[in-house]
Amino acid sequence: MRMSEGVEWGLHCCVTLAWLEAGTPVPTARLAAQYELPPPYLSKCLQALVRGGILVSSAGKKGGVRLARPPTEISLLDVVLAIEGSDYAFRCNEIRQRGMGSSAPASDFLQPCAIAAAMHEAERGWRKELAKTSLADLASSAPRKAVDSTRHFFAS
Amino acid sequence: MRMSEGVEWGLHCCVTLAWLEAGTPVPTARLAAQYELPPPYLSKCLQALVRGGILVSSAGKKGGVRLARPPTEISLLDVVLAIEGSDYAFRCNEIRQRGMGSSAPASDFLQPCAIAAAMHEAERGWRKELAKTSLADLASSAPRKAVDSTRHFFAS
DNA sequence: GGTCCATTACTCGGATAGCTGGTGTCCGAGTCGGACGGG
DNA sequence: CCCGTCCGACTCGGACACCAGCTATCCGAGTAATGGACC
Repeated sequence: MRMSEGVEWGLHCCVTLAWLEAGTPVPTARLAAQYELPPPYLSKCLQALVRGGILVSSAGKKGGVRLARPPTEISLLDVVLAIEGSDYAFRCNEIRQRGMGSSAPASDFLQPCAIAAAMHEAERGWRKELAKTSLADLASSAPRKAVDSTRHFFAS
Repeated sequence: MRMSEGVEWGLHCCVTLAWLEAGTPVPTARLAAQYELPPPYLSKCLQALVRGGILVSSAGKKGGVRLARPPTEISLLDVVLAIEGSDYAFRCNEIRQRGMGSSAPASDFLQPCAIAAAMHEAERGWRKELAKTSLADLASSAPRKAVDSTRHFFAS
């Protein structure tokens, strides 16, 4: 199991936008330049965040992306789900209902698969943990030096 | 993010072996027949469990696989990590150190990346949750009817 | 009858193709800012 | 001096190749049971 690269990229970009804390949009190409990422692909990743309602994009000159809500109102989970999709990583295919002649009636499987239940329960806990942390928490935990150099980079 | 099919297959096979609770090995082909899974690929997945020390395999006639430990001593996490690998789903590539001229000294990044820390913390919680549940828990939660029909299937 | 051995059939294990989904790239539609010309 | 219009350049957004890892399969090495032959 491996998480998409876009999650790391999206999170860093969101934190960067939280640092700038301005209503002025930032071009995705500029964000890509900061982290030396392929500009077109980063753009693709950020599109998912726009669809998820986390970023809003403006076209034209002086356009770009900005946070749709205050950083305190955006959680890590929001970003992860927007990019990775909201499906559970573990998907139950009900293989317990197959085989052995497949003659068992459906009434035998009314109670949910215990394996899927346990896996989903763990995943809900994981999501709950991610929901606890907001972009503002991450932004404020960074050393001042990093924030200053980033602001300086985007000011030019 | 999507978990491998092999995890579901491996878990179901392990629970089945826990139901049989016998020291006699079960051929992987027979396990595949129970759930109508492609026999060669299931064998490949179970190989990972053998390497992880969860199953032991015997060759030759009357050979097969059996649990290496009592079901109470095998957690969901053991199975998941054996098949999916023990790496974290979220991998930090330290993109924060790139870009902006890359002139920042390494001393600026002594404290770990807050994003990676939060993601790993959530994943540790996920693993902790999976470690709480053992194969014995899952095996005992199943309805007696399912256990009986499975035992009957493997007795023949 | 007991023991040893060759046969045999069955098992796992690793090496080999196919394919979906993530990765990376490109170009076009749309839009805002600014400059120019006219009033 | 102010306003309307035109132009230009910059932005996002979706459509198009490429590659890794999961999915699926096959065949060979190895081993334990089994049957027969011999003592």
